[in-house]
Formats: sequence, structure tokens, C-alpha cells
Amino acid sequence: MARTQGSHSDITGPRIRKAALHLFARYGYAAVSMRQIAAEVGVQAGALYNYTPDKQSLLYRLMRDHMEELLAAQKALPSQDCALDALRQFVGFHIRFHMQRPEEVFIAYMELRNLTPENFAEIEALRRDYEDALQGILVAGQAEGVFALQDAKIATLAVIAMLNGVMTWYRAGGRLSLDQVERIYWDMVRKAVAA
Amino acid sequence: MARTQGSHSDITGPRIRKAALHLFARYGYAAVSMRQIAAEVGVQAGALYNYTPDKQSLLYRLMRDHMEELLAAQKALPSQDCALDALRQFVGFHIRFHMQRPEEVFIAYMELRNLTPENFAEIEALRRDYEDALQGILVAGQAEGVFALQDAKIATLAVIAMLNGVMTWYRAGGRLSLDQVERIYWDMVRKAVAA
DNA sequence: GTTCTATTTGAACGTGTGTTCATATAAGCT
DNA sequence: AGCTTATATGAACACACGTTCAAATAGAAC
Repeated sequence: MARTQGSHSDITGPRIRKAALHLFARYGYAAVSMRQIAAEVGVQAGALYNYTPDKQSLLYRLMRDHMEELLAAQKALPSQDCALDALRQFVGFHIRFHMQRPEEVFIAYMELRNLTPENFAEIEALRRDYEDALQGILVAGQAEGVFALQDAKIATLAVIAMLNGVMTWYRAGGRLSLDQVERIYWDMVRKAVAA
Repeated sequence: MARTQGSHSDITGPRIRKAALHLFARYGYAAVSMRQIAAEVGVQAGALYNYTPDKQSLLYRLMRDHMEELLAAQKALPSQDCALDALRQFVGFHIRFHMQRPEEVFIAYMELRNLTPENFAEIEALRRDYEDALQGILVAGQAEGVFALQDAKIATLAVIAMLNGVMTWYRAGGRLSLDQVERIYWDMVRKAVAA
């Protein structure tokens, strides 16, 4: 049981991250030990330290990678002609992206308080970037006259909170398809911000 | 430092619960030790066990008391003539009740996974009771023809998720008064479920 | 087939965990 | 003033924690 250059190393690293992801999502960062993560990978605890400087970095990197993926995917969306289309696209994107990564999403807002202050600030900045994208759409829609909002910032947070609620109940194979879920939420969001 | 019948006992008990509330809300159940709680109260760790059988019960009782208070207060609301008024009343109640207990609210949905299965089932039942009250209003409104919902259950969860979002950003003394916040959210909820 | 080195082990470090319990203490009752 | 008893102490229990590191190991390179 030793190395295989660019083999064990390339395999163990991702497996550790995946195990940490599952366990943090299931039991919470503080309740999961390095030994549990190691056991899930099939390795001794000491071996983890070839891949992460410490437990905190394991959490931070999971969150940062998730947020950066989210931002990159959002920025890659095709631009739309009107705010209504942009909002529809955003709602569909948000629901689908998050549905595909329930564990990352769960960790990303349950474990914020377990980040060191510096790490927290970085993640929080990424989150604000994402919120700003939605807020931009809402403000543009107000200018177009298709949206009517008493407060754009609060509307932004309200829409995201509502959409994130999907995560708490949706289970693949349940009574509703993803398409249906998307339609239902789009209907509510559209009406909530409508002029 | 010993007892005062119906004095130390009546004082230490609540102080322990209050300390646990603050610390669990701030750092999370798993990250808080019995010794930290004891230190906050100004007592040794062993003394806590005169007031709680174990750490788990401390968490469970905080959550159960909170949920029962919430349910009792909700059931005590005056009945309304129409679903629209009932929904407006519910939105106002929900926002104000939760704003007054940010720590209890935070714990009640961040620490669910740290409950034993039996305790979790009980809390979850209480939560469902509360959701059912809102769902009843929405269904009644559909019958009256004032609400139009593709799916009443999802609308219920969406409204609650949206309202709970307030907790993540509202700070007393911020740029918006509670009345303003209530108006803004009521505006969005009303439109989201409107026929 | 030998050497080299990336990778893993396994034990150890110091500290902290939830919980228990014999002992000490001080207030209430008579 | 003395007795009783509710309350709190403080040490101890067995175990778990994150992290470190010398030593062992096994694939890659020659």
C-alpha cells in the first residue's frame, strides 16, 4: 500500500474530497472527524494530510469550488433580450444547477459559521456576486416597467430564499418532475415581481 | 455556593437554557461543549446535570418549546373573514414572531440533524402542523377564487422559505423598519399567490 | 534487479469530550 | 443552634479529537 505516481495521488485526493462532501453534508462539519473521512476512503487519518493542510481547508475548498462553479456557470448563460426572459432563465438555471449538487448547496450555507473569518469573507464575496447578478436582472426589469418592486435588494434575497426552499423537499423520483418544479416556481416568482 | 430552595434552582435552570441557546445559535450544537455552557453560567460542568439529563435533551427542549410556542401563538390568532385577510395576518405574524426569536429560529432549522431520530420525528411533526395552517389558508383562498396555485403544498413551502429569508439579513436598527419589511414581503407574497 | 521516492502506515502528542459521583457547602425548617 | 437536604464542586472515567512524524512500502525509472 504505497504510491503509484499520478495514480494513487490522483485518485486519493478526489476520494477524500468526495468523502468529506458526503459526511459534512450528512452530519455537519463539526460532527465529522478526520478519522471518519479517512475510514470512508479506506486509509489512515495521517494520509489525509498529504492532500489537505488541515480540516478547515477541506471545508473551505469544497465551498469555494462550489461557489466558483456556480458563478462561472451563471456568467456563461446566454444574454437575453428582455428582463423577463433573463429572469426566467435565471430561475431555471438556479433550480437545475442546485438540484444537481444538493450536498454542495447544503454545505455552502449550513457551514458558513465554521469557516475562519478570512475564509468566510471570501465565500461571502462570491455569494454576493451571485446575488448581484439576479439583482441586476430585477433592476433592469424595473427600468423596463415589467417588474414592480418596493425594494430590489430584498426582492433579490426573497427570490433566492424561495428558490433555495426547493432543496429542502425535492427528491428525484418524487411526485413532481424537474420540469414541473421549474414551471411552478417560475409562475410564483414571475407573479411576485410583476408590475 | 450551594442551594436556595426555589431560588438557585429556579435561577440556574433558565440560565443554563439561555446560555445553551446563545452558544448553540452562535457556534452550532456540535461545536459547543458542556463546559462552555457551564462557564457561561458561571458554574462547573457537573452542575448542569441537575437540570438536564444530557446535552441532547438541552437541544431538544429548546426546539420543542420554541415550536410549541409558535404553534400556540399561531392558533391564538383571530379568525378572519376571507383568505386574503388570513394570509396577510399570517405573513405579519410569521415575520414578527420569528424576528423576536432569531436564535430559537436559527437553531430550529440548523440543528435538526443533531436530534436523535425520535426527537427529530417529534419536532418535524410540529413543523408540519405549522405548515398545514398556512396551507389551509392557501387552499381556502383557491376555493374562494382569490388565489391561483399550481400546487398548494409547494406554494406553502415557497412562502415559508421566502419569509424565513428575512432572518438571514434583517438586523434591528437597519435601514428598514419592521413595518416596512412586513409591507414589502406581504406585497410579494400576495402577488405570488394571486389569481 | 536495483535504486529512488511518492505515498501510506501506525503510533504518539497534548488536549478536549460527555458524563458520573463522592464530597463539601449553605440555605430552610424546627 | 442543629439538622436536613437541595445544590454545586472538582476530580476522575474512558474515549475521541486534530495533527505530526519516523518508519515501512511498493510502483516507476534506470
